[in-house]
Amino acid sequence: MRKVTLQDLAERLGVARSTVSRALRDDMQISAATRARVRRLAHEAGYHPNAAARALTHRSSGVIGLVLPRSARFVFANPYFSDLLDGIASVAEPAGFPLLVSASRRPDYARWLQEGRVDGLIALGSSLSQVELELLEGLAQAGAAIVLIGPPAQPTSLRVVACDERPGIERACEHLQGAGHTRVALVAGPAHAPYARARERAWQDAAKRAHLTLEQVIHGDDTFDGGRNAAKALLATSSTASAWLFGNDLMAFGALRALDEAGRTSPDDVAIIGFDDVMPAALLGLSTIHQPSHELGADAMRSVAAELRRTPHTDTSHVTYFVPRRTSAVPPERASREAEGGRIDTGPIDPTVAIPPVPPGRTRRS
Amino acid sequence: MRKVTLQDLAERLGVARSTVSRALRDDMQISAATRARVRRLAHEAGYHPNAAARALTHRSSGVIGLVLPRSARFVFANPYFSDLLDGIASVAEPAGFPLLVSASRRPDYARWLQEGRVDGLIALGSSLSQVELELLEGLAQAGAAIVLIGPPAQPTSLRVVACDERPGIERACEHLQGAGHTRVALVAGPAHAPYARARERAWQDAAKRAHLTLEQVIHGDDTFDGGRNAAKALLATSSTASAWLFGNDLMAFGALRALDEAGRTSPDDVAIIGFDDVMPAALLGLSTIHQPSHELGADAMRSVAAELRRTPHTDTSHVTYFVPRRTSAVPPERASREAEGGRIDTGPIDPTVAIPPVPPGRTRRS
DNA sequence: AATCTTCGCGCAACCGATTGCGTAACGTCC
DNA sequence: GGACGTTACGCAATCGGTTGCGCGAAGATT
Repeated sequence: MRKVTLQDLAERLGVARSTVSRALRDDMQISAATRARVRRLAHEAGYHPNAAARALTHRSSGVIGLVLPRSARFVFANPYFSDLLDGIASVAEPAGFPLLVSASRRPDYARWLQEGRVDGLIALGSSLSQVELELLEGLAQAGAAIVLIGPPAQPTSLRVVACDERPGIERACEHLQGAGHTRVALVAGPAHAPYARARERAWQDAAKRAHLTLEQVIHGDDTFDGGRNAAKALLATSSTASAWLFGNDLMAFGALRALDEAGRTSPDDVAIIGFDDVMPAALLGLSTIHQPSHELGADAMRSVAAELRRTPHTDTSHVTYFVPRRTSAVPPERASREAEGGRIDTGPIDPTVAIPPVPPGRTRRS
Repeated sequence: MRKVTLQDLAERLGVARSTVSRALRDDMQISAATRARVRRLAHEAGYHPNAAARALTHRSSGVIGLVLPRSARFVFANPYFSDLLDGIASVAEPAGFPLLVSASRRPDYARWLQEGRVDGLIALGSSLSQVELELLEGLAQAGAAIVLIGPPAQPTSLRVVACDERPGIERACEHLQGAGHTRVALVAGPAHAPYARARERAWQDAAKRAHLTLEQVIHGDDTFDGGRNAAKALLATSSTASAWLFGNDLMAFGALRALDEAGRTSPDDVAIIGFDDVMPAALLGLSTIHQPSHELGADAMRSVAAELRRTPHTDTSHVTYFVPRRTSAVPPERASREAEGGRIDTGPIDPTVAIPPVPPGRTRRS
């Protein structure tokens, strides 16, 4: 594809390259007349400055890298990421920053920075291994603009855009208390994942503050089946908890399935509260905790942009909020059902199906 | 960030820039000894070739642009896109093609090509307006490697990676017929959208081939509420159709809601089949048609890569397949319920597991 | 021993845009 | 009319890599 260059324009106008360059970039050292001539020709010839050449002289590409963990398939299964990405794009686009995305396990982003392909990076803190984190810290010290979304496993010198999970979790627990619940169970995320531990602690603290007795804690693996198995276990042990709290929505979905399979429903038999507010949550009526993912993404991008143009940037704080839906509503039928003598099928579930041999997830070395 | 350049290496070794360059790129005009020396220094000095400089001389960036319609939020709500992106990335990454993504309504991608920021483009055919399509065709003729996923509204000279929707739709209709259905209704997408028309026709043809009487066709707007309203209309007109077919899953979800609100359920009262197999479909047990999105994405990326390196590339054909789930299962209770006059809680079988989908293999026209 | 090949490497010209500096043309003021 | 300032533009170096060409030296050929 033969592209129009400054040289071409210069020759056709009988002026120097530099003149054309300056005319196009509003340099006031150029007379209004020539500027107009240059602009007209540039426009009709379809001139577009070559990005590589610009990057070469400016020593920067104007591109921001986006580091997603694992495969895109995994990432986008969770709308949290979609909103995040949307928030990032909503700031990046008007600001003129193209986004280079890496959905690989290999740290391509390091090469991208070293090759000058990108000027900055947005990464998800919770998905970084320690070596990756240190790699990024090194690159940041070398001058790259790097921002993390969500805290990494270790404390870091990198800028982090995060969100306080506690408010949403506290509202949820208060809500349960108000609805008359007293005993709850928690299905937390993987015990070895720092972000999951933090969330688990938040649930525990909030439950205590709302005078809810946390009867049992199960560690799931953040998957649908993990939640399903956890729910089966809860049913099998005939837990007395009237509400189940989850580390994420996906596990809550699994629990809903398990309930359905056992002939139970939420909120009639047990209240359920998830975390993330992924898209199906609304469809299934799952009560959950919502993160302002869009804002988080936008803020991260603003932060990177500010760092690149050496503009001051003040962090804004973000909080979660509780989204009450059907699964935490006080079941209106409960009273009447108990009065009538209700359904009979409260008997034990077939143990071969109901009791998983081993708790799901890598519960190695409890 | 002061970066190591060829010049730096050359000076420290007392050789010319060109020598270093050739040594690093396996030019056999360089003795094994110097090559080794150069390589060692390059490695320990942490040399990384500057992407912009390379792009400048090569007149190509080695980057592929990914054009997503509307906002990322919208796009990734549909796992179809996630899988697509995953498929693209799965080919792009090993091939060394970074991806520049555009999730904007504005055709930034045109500038990207003109500025030499990207060498090729992958776009979603169905989301392109006519002017955008023509713009892309012009750019392709100017030498850009452009591939569309899914057919655009108008016939085009661009390369298109598409998928035959009919097989999946035909299997679905056969499935309904086998389950004893004879009268069906169709809630199609917008009448003005070409892709929706094509899908509508496919449903009609398949229904006829399966000897299903297509009793009614409603045009929805591809939204949840659109499907809900369509279902209300069907209920209100006391349609005799025992199965409802939908242009997409979202509308089918709306219909499920409408049924629920009317005190009906699927498949007990009516069978429901969607299209797309978006993520909540599995959770809600919605029978639907699945596209091999991962393969489509991978194929599109392969095609772009082949075009860039002027390698021959043969298109492979892709087909949809039917995913039977609960909403199209013959209600097991129906007979017994009618016989005993009451509900027997046999617990719903998970049809996703119980009825394996048609193997998604290359069922290329036997 | 003289000539012809290779081989190994340096020189310099690119790629396309930016920018410091120099300078011709013009007008101004004494 | 000469010194001076301003305006408008050209020259050339630069960013970092790539590549055609040339040249000296070593080895092969006769």
